[in-house]
Amino acid sequence: MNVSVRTSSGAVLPASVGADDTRSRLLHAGLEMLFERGYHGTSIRDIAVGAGVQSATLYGHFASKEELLAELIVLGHEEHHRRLIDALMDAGTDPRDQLRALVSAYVTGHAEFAMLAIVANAELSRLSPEAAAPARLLCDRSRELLMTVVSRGVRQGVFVMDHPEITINAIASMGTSVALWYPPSADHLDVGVVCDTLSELALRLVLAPTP
Amino acid sequence: MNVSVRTSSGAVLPASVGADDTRSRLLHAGLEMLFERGYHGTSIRDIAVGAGVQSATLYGHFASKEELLAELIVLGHEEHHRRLIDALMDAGTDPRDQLRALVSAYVTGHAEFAMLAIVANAELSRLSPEAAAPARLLCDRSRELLMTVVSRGVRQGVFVMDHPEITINAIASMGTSVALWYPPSADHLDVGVVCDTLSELALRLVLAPTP
DNA sequence: GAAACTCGATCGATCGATCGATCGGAGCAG
DNA sequence: CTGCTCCGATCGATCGATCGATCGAGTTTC
Repeated sequence: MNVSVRTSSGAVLPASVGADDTRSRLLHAGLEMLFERGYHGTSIRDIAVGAGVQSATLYGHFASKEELLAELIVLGHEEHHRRLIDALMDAGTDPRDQLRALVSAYVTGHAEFAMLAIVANAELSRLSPEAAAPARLLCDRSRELLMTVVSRGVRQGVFVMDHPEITINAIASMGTSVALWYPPSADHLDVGVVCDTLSELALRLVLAPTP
Repeated sequence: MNVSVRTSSGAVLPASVGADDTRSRLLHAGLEMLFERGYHGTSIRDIAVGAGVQSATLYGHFASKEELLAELIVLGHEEHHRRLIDALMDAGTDPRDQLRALVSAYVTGHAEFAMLAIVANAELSRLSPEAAAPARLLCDRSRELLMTVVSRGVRQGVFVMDHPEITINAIASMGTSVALWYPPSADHLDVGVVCDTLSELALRLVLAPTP
């Protein structure tokens, strides 16, 4: 499991970002600014100051302000998708265990990278269609994973749903919302407890009633 | 000389906004622009053009760009809170019926005013603390309504939960997410069906297992 | 005619982006 | 080792465009 890179600011990025070079500091500063003030509310000068460089230096690492945001968003969706895959690899063959694994991956990912998750979802619409395409693809892939697990459970008769699409949306929203409410109350709630609780709640939504 | 320029608007506001005067058109145009480009990405000139007036005219109806956004956000949270109250009034005394009523109010409100709901939630953090205070108050009140219904159900032994806060967050996120996914697929899914489905899903999260 | 409303023009500030100049370390020649 | 070149990274300065906001004059309404 990857170790996350933490800066003094609370802006946490996946380890794939790498060392504490200028590019990494620009991404961290950019994430923090984009989280606090949004895309159009953040100037490249703000980001540069946060990274301890001049604004012109940014263009030595990114073609444009939009490309920096696109890079952050793809990072977020990549990390999320990777965690879902990893979770399924260790989950065995029981649809119940697979759903628990997916929800736990949602929770841990959105708790650990709350800032990144919020920015990746909220600011995706600020990108041009071309710049947003890679992230949208990853987003669809992640959703398909959830859909696949649920459909398989239904086919095996373990899960029963009137409207699978609605139920999947409900489960996904439960998972993503962790990024919004967990961080402020992280001091009195363990991540593992949230994982177990939300996993059981998700199971209640899909499980066939026991006779 | 006023020409009624109806934008291709999916920008829907509560009836309390009133007639088709300049102020109303500014709010509608503002909502649409804020939804598409965000607060800092929307200029007062964009809003004015959308409303068919000059940018200076905006300041005859709002003290600042921020006040226009604050007005929209409060409108959204007021409408949401009012609908929750109304729903409870007609729900009787059974906690199950009350929870169904609340979830249905979430669904209908976030389906009918999807744009407003998204803007009201996403752009709230762009407001200064003073400007955001009224909306935050309404937000807390709405959450308290949900918490009150659930707590009452627990006290009566109808509901059982390990972690009420997590469960309430899950229910609320299920409801608010309707604004994100329902509109694009509105053509093949009735609002009433979504209400019934999500209400039953919410009940599964809190209902004590029947022996 | 008073009041409310809207307009065109314009303010200083800040935006994203670009430019040539400068810095510092790696590599090579002797 | 010294002296030199080279090159990517970074800097300070600056571009045209656009930002939120303001003003006085013109228009509409009653």
